[in-house]
Amino acid sequence: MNYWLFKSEPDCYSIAHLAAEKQQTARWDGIRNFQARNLLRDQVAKGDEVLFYHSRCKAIGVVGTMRVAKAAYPDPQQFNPDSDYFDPKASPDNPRWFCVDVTLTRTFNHPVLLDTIKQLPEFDTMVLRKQSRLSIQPVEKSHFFRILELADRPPK
DNA sequence: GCCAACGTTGGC
DNA sequence: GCCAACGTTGGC
Repeated sequence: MNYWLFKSEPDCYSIAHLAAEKQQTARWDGIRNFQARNLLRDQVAKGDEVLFYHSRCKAIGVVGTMRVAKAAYPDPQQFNPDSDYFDPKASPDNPRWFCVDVTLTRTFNHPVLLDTIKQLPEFDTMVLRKQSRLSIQPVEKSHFFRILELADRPPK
């Protein structure tokens, strides 16, 4: 069982969008970065736990949790010429991009803000702190549970 | 909306 | 295979 952090711009797709989906389950697609793609395709497994992170917005931070409902399969949008995520170099025989399905497991009452994560030394080694642009990133188990703790008992 | 940091592309 | 030019991301 592995732990991850998935990023999304809430203007594009927020945790509220996921909450509104049937069965609170949706396809996490549109990943077009090779490093993120490789993690998604090769390491993200069904049952893994995921932090939902809002980037490029007012309250940047972790806003809830999800569980991987289905492991990687080719992202259908790469084959759709009308999609923003269309990739002319991809074909069904030779897909370039992958997606997974996720189910919402929790929406935090108190999001754990990037601000907080930056202040606490135990998070110094988080990928988020070093390689903030990676949109699919591994999270240490201890960090995952520390985030949950902070969501329940926010620092005054 | 700006801009620094990072990623990708393509000519050589 | 290098690297300049270009494109994208994301915190501010």
